Amino acid sequence: MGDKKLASICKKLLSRYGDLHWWPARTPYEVIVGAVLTQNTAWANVEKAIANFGEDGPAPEFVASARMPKLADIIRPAGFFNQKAVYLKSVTKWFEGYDYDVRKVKREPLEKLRGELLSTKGVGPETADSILLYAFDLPTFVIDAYTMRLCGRYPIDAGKTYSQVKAYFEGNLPKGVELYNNFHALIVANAKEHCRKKPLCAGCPLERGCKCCC
DNA sequence: CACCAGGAATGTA
DNA sequence: TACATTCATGGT
Repeated sequence: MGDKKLASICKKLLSRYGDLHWWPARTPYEVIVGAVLTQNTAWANVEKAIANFGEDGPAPEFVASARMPKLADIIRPAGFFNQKAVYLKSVTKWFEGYDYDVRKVKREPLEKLRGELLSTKGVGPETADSILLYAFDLPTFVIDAYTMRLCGRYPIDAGKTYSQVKAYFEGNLPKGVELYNNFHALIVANAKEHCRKKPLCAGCPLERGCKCCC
């Protein structure tokens, strides 16, 4: 753990936002659905799409048996609905291999599951890691656009590709589901508050080095 | 009206 | 390996 920058940033974010213990979903399967639907899509639109599944949220049995046009129509607000309908079918097929049983999934090694998810249509590295970490509580660090942006702004040269940045984070932080879960959540929370067109500096937890508002 | 949001697949060189 | 294009709704 040669570099303590990450721990420092995490600490600052933690003092501002607290322990988030994250992912806005009620069930593991809803995490899976949300992870797919949020691909390059604003979360507010994902919420609308998820609401369209009804009071109890999306169920794997429903997605597996729904007709494609019907499924696409339900998730329409999330955008890319034709693609994502296919993606939901495929990731649900993967889950079906475990009888939609979270406990059965968790019996397998993380790397094996990650490999399976990555070979699933519509599941790339970020979606795979989001599912593993937030649906199944497995210790893999999620890298997203916000994380890359944070590295660029601080700055931290964690690498250029997904796997490089992921390796940097995992190599410079103590391994653990709780930390991985919360840190990524904090990065997202901070990004939503400070980035883009919100000129704000007073409460920026990153203090100096944050080029989004400092 | 232009830009973009918690990506991934596909095609080209 | 390194980019470019496509997919699409809804908020700012």
